[in-house]
Amino acid sequence: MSESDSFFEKVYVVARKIPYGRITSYGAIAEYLGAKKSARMVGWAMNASHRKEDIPAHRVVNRKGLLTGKHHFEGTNLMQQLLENEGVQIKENQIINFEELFWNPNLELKPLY
DNA sequence: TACGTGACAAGAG
DNA sequence: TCTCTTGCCACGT
Repeated sequence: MSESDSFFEKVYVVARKIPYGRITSYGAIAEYLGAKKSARMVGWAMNASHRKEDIPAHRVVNRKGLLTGKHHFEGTNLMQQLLENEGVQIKENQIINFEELFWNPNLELKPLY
């Protein structure tokens, strides 16, 4: 299968595998893809992917658990509401139990190669 | 064709 | 402990 030819596509694949009620970080995805230093690209990928309905971009936050990408969603609290709807507690744009809900693709997913 | 931008992360000072 | 700088790479203008 060649669903993940480009770095972008790989980001999409990983993002789609984020379990319900769980969250991960840009860096974690980047690291899983073997490009830990390219976390910015993950954010850029999200920017392009959030247009796709099958990409749960709201489950991806920065390493501090901050909803830095909320402004890219419609309205001001759509991203927060989506997460709260999944049982994620948020306060001031930050996920409270971030460490508990953190989903690490490096551990949960099998190696890409 | 070339340069600037971007939802980040980590190291160094 | 906090702030600044650098690295990375694809897309848009």
